Amino acid sequence: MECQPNKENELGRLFADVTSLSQPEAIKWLQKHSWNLQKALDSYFEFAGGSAKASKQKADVDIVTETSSSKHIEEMNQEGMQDNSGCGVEETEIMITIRQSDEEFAEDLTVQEPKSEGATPIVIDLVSDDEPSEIEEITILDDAVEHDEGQLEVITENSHFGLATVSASNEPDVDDGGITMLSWNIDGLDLECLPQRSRAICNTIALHRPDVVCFQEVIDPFRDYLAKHTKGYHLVTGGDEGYYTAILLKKSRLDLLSHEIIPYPTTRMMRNLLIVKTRVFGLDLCLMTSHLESTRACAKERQKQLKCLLEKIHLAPQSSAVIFAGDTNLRDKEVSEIGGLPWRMRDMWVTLGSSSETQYTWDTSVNDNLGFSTKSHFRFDRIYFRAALDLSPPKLLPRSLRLMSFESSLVLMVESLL
DNA sequence: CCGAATTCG
Repeated sequence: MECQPNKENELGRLFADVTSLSQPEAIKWLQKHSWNLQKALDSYFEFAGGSAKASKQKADVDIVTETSSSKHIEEMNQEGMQDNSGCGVEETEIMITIRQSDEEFAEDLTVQEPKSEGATPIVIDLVSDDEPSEIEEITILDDAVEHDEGQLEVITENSHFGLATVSASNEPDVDDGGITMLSWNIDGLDLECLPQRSRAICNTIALHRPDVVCFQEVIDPFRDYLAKHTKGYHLVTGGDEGYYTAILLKKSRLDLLSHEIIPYPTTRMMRNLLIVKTRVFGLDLCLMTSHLESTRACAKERQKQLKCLLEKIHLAPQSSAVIFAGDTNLRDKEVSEIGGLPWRMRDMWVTLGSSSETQYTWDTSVNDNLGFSTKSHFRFDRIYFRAALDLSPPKLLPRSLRLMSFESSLVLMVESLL
């Protein structure tokens, strides 16, 4: 349980990814802060959006860290911060069981909210070498183009997502008229360095400010941490036992109307479908996420689940556009075997050009987190879209998708138009 | 959470 081989290089790359600085600039910035990533990031973002290069004055972060003494999250919050050097994932019991690990995890994650401003805390301590997995982002704009009915092409899966680079903006909240959406399997079942990874995840959110985030493999401690550090978002979870999905909705842009959880009757992995109804730009938007049954051996069950979710998309109100984004674990063949996607349902990756650059969302040759020796890749993470049916032309349409990758992790993004 | 090998009923 160590997480710091090659630290400086990793930190440099990571810092460059998160900040958009070039590698050399990132290295310099880190050196200036004695390779303390937390301080360097804090200092960088403190002055980003104007003069990220300027000073270092406020390098004294108001962050946090773990107290091994506290017992409850609440208490810890009151106590404030401490230090969190290195990757002291202290320990281990984190490994026992998910439930038992809560307390230790909470301790590890204690973070002090920055002063007042309603701004978002950018608290980070990304020292881990195993990062989260995939992320997808969708942007929805408004500009109706494209098909007006008639062209109901049935999309049969076939290709793959591609890798793309994150164009991290230094001005997180840029509003280009669309909305962005991320899908991210955070691999919460792997507890190694989870505290650090959790910080990284929240930092990524703080940096990119997506309007919607769909998570898979969330466990209680992460949910709690997430809720604490994403104050500007509604958090809806797909369960509360074991591991589950969750959806974050930026309050300033989306109204949360309702949500429901659709069980998959025969899942053996506690999987289900989370549906959230929202209003955005005065339009109805139905968001869904799921983590379909894993492994090749469970193809049948996975196909059943896929049919279930496609049916749910199909049955969504006509007035509502629908976006499903999740970890489907699908192989293309499994989709074609059930007849491909139904009428008017689109696979974002296909719709947006089946870019080979953004081909695989799960790739053992790019992401070595799991330590697999054999190389293989799949387009596990997918985004489906169905425009509102009672509007012509459609108001919401896909704009772009990208797959981000940093360190050994992958991040995926997509966009839409409206 | 792959692929290939291994274990077990």
